[in-house]
Amino acid sequence: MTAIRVLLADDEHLIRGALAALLALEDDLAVVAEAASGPEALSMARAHRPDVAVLDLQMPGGDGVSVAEALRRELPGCATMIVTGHGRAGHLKRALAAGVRGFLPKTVSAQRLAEVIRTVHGGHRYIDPELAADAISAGDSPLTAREAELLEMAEDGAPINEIAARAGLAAGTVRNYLSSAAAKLGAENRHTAARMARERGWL
Amino acid sequence: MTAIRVLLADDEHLIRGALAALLALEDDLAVVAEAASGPEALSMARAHRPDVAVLDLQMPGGDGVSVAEALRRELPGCATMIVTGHGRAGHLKRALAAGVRGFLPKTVSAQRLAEVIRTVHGGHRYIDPELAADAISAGDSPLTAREAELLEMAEDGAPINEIAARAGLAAGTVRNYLSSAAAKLGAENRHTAARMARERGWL
DNA sequence: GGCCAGGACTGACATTTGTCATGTGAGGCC
DNA sequence: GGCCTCACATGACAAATGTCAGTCCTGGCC
Repeated sequence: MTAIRVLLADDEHLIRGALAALLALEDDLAVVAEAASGPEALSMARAHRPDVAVLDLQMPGGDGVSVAEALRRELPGCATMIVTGHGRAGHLKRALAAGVRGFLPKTVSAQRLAEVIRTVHGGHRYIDPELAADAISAGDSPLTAREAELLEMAEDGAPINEIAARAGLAAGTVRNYLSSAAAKLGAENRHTAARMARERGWL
Repeated sequence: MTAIRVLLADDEHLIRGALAALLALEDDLAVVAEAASGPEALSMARAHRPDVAVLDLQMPGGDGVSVAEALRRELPGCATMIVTGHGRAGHLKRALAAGVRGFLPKTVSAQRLAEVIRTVHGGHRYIDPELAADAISAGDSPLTAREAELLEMAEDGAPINEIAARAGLAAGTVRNYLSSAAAKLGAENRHTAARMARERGWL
């Protein structure tokens, strides 16, 4: 049997190199390409046509999920999985919609990572149980499209007038959307609301 | 010559295990203990008395710098170094004050990590040049003690009245400190000011 | 001592933000 | 068609926030 060809994408060289070393110990896995950014991951994938792409969620130049989306279109034969740091359960739903078949926190062991690579390569899916529980308990976003859009603009602390101008709306309207969003999230004001929505992956 | 005894503390098993594997390849380095949290790092250090402690900045139960502080008191013979994910140059000054001798981003290679472990074990210091540049360009905090204190309370979006109550000050006073802090940082309001100050390690 | 710089602190005033009542139009349902 | 629900949109009003002018105290300096 020929080894599973793996692409590793993570901007932290230290982790990526170490991971490659660990996976090399498994004789049915072969790391054929490494990348430190979203675009690089894509071009490496085109060049080396891996069986499985292991993507970090946070990378310069586009996050893991958008890379997964692009890969799904360009290389349908390549299975994708996301490995992520703390928390980020909010991205799970988006990731699954993008065709990602594995979703793991970085707190798992290398052993488990190798197992999951085999699992997704076999056509199955594996979602870390704790992340899955988080995502389910967070539930679906109660925000309407407009609310989410304006909340996103409010995220960096811009005053209402600027948001209104950028969105082409009356200031009062913007206030109301943000107020309504805050109410839905149980937040005191738009700033905390924006943080909460971001945490839960609703932005 | 006997190998340098290393303690690894990082809550991401995947990374920690992989790092241990890579460092094991260097025959003058021996990973004698691993930990997944701040308190665990401390107790492992007490038990195994390593020569160098490699600490992640963000861990459950106290960050790397506070662990370094404790280690400096309890095991003065143990050199400490911080390895961190993205950005966080703001913690550099605090880390140096805590006696940390090495400060690196996770984007470096394993090669370099090993070199730096030897460097700090030899009694020297090594700060990643890019992080150093960031920290220097951010400069010293222009905030007074009160301003920083109130800004910290404002960070999670609490209304002014609550902050005033917690601090035992008049609401107007709190408003002015926050306003003054925001002016110093060039921020539009206290929320953005709090974020900026946090990013630069001034809180 | 007299002077100055600057941090801690306060209340009055103007602006910004959040809340409320209300209107419009699109889509599902009987 | 008539009725409902709900997202989108607005302006008036009240509450929270930011700005300003000014007092008090401390410490350095001549």
